[in-house]
Amino acid sequence: MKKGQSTRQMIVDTALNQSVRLGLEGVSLGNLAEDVGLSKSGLFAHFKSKEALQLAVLEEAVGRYMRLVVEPALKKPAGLPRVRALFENYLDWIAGEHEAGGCPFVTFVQEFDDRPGAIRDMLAKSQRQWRVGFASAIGTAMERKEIARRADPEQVAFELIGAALAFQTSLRLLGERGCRVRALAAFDRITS
Amino acid sequence: MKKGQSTRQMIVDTALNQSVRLGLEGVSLGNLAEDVGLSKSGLFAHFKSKEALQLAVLEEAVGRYMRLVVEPALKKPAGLPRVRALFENYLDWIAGEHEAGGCPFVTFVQEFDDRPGAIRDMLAKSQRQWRVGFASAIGTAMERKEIARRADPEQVAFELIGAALAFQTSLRLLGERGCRVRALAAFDRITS
DNA sequence: TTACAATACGACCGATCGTGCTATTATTTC
DNA sequence: GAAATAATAGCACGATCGGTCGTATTGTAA
Repeated sequence: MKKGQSTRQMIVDTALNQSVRLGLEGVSLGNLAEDVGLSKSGLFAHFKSKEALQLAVLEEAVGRYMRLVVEPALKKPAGLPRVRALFENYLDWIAGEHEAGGCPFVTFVQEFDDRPGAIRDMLAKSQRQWRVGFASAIGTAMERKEIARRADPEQVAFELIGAALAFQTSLRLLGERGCRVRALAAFDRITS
Repeated sequence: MKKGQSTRQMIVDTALNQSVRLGLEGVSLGNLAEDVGLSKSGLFAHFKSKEALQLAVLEEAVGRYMRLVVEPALKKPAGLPRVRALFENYLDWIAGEHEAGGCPFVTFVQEFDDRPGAIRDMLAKSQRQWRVGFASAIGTAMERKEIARRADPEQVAFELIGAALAFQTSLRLLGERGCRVRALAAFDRITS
């Protein structure tokens, strides 16, 4: 009862690490099996289909995101400090200080935003949840007058997410060293 | 001398349209050949390798971008109107009012930002050129005091590109109707 | 220790991948 | 028009794809 769960976890972990680089479709069962140290059929037995594996990978990514980005920020005081922690943790997540390879969601969204199906649905759902939660934290900061700006929280969330996305491209494609400073400057301007 | 060029162009056009949805790697020669109405080997003869085809596709994307986004904006007066035109044309390009499927560069960047090679190099080069040109237009608007804000043009370009990227996700994955208004609101705030 | 279920393996399927080689057409040039 | 050249089709290749099946091995509970 125990062995199966742990190897399954190892498979999903490895698959997520590969997915960040190759995309969800780019991960092949054969290559993944070799990486994990299993036979292809032995690996496949844990999932009834490749899509099921992809969904498990996506779920694992959400879990990691919660652990590394959201939960640490929830330990900060509500209001602007928490918003700032969410943003900075997100930058760290993108920069891959915890794991290597950038933000899996950005990769997956580009891959599946025009492919209807279970993965796109789960992706959209998790993105919506994240945006709602993020906007909620921003709303709290606004109620406390820690964000002087007059705008709805969703607009602020929209702009902050944009700054993070620009950060990702600048960092991972262009390799610009100053892009973290740019992202933080954008944060200050957006939340003031 | 003429026939080859025109069929080659048709191949690249079709390949670009497919690439926006499936990614550059996702386009298969067999499927593409069927779509164009050629045999697989007949199509392949135009390019010595798949990578050469991908590079041609990327070049075509740059050409379309110049035609649909940059050149129309250059007809506007220099300064803020031109910056605004660049931004709005970029939103249109993402929304796919001209062609269907979103911004190919965003897709390609996610696909190749961690895969060293000719494609990544060309992608980075074109992105740098675009950012430099965009920042230059912004700089002109600043010199004319049409952008009151005190910041370097690259910072403003960084934030505007971020707004456009957030627009892309909101539109194509989440299907939010109000995201164009959000992007334009971000533009006004960033350029003031 | 035995018995049963969970787990993993190897071989294999049809399909498709990118890529050559060889004819056979179209097209261009003289 | 013929000769030369470019363009396309047919076919096959080794590799790999996701997926299936029967069997062996292993872990677990009695």
